[in-house]
Amino acid sequence: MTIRTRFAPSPTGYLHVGGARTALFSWLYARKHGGQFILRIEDTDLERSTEESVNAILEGMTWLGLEYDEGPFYQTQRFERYKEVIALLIEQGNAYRCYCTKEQLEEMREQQRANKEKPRYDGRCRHLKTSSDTKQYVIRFKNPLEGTVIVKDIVRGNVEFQNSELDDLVIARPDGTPTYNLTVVVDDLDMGMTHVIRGDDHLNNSPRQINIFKALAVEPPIFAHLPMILGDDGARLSKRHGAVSVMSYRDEGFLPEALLNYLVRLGWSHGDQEIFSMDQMVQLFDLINVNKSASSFNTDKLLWLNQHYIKTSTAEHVAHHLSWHMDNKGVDTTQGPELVKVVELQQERAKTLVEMATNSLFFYQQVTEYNEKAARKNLSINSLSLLEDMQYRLSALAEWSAETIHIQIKECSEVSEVGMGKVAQPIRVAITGNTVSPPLDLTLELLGRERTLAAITLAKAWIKDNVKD
RNA sequence: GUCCCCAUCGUCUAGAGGCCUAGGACACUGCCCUUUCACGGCGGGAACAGGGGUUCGAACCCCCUUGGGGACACCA
Repeated sequence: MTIRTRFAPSPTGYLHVGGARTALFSWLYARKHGGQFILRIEDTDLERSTEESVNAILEGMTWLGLEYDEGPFYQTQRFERYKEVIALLIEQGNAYRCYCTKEQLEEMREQQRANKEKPRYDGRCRHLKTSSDTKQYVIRFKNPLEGTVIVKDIVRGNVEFQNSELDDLVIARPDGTPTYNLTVVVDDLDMGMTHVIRGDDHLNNSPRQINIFKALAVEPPIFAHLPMILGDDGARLSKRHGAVSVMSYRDEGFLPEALLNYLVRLGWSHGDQEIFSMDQMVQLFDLINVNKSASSFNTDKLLWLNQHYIKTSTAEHVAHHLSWHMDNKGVDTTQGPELVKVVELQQERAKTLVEMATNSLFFYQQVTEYNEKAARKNLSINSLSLLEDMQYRLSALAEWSAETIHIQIKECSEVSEVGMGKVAQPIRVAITGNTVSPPLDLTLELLGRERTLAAITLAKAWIKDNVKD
């Protein structure tokens, strides 16, 4: 049997991390077994589905690199098929017209709640003898009244529901459009899904869907309900409560592989291993060892993973992603050192690409002002002579290289009888405007002599203008 | 309220009756390295929700309590 899984979001918002993990697990399971992964857009709610959401979801999937083998399929393009199935169910006696108004239903639920019962449809139209074409009606599925339904779930084990707890759900609206529980069943059936991998919040829908599968006389797929992802604060992270868009992680400087690695460890583990390449994930992942309990999203750990991938990926790979951020900041990286060279110097000192971009700006733009604290401490009268000495030394250098620059810093500090830091920091402030940069010798080598000397000249002028002795 | 699910350090987790005086990772923290920021190295504190069983023996099995989550739409 070829494994077939799907990711079936409804386009009512962006792709958030919960959805992304569901997609990842489905994708992994299919890839691991050499099966197919399908993308299906569940857009039957015409009111709330939007094209922007569809695009946002597709963009997110692409950024994450979760490529699908079939689709995207749109449920709005399959209405004829759903109508066919609805007609069949009616014909079989497994579905019926319900003429209840929304007001009537609300009143009924109110009553049930008052009686401390679970609000559900009481089946009052189930045995209606007469039918009317002039009155508005919906179609309801005739759920079995007795017995139990067992959801076979790889993560949860067998979960048992009493049919008496379920009610007759609406499968078609007054305008004839189908609703979720019907379309899912029809699509999972038609599209040959072997495994339905989805969020925990759907566990209660499964027995209803299984009953529809049974009514259609087909074997339901195997289920795997994934635990929820909670927010940093332990509160819920869902479509309505602060779910964070996958694309916002790109904007904040995360690498897709870091997010994916983080997500795969949320609810799943392989011994003590924390780092997984995509190949390893595909090889090692299995639904059997997915956890049952919900987990909280922890940005600190994501940051750590991001830093890890920034550190260990090739400079070319990082530069590719970094250039997007540099462009985003309006920096022209063709005017200055090669971006790959910059990445090589910054790789070990950035948790995010945004941080790296910010700290690399000085390679492409002369700083226009100095950080106040940094200047007060390092651009003093005392440093003026050191800057002058270094400027002379650097301009006299026969060969411009990290090694020769390093020797000059060292000699300058020895001659002046001060620590290396006293010599290096003023120059660092001069070129970066702040106290942070890669090793100064390497930084100056990459920055070039001309720009280094120009920056020192500006710093000297600044001291003369701003510092009183 | 009713039904369903869950329960190991602050967080992600290992653990499938004796290997556990509970392991790893993130975060926090002490020291070392160091021209800044980082990286790195070596340490530290930190958990089996509570109560009953079962068993020679329970973090692991059963029950109850408590706590958390989900569902209860003509949304998906």
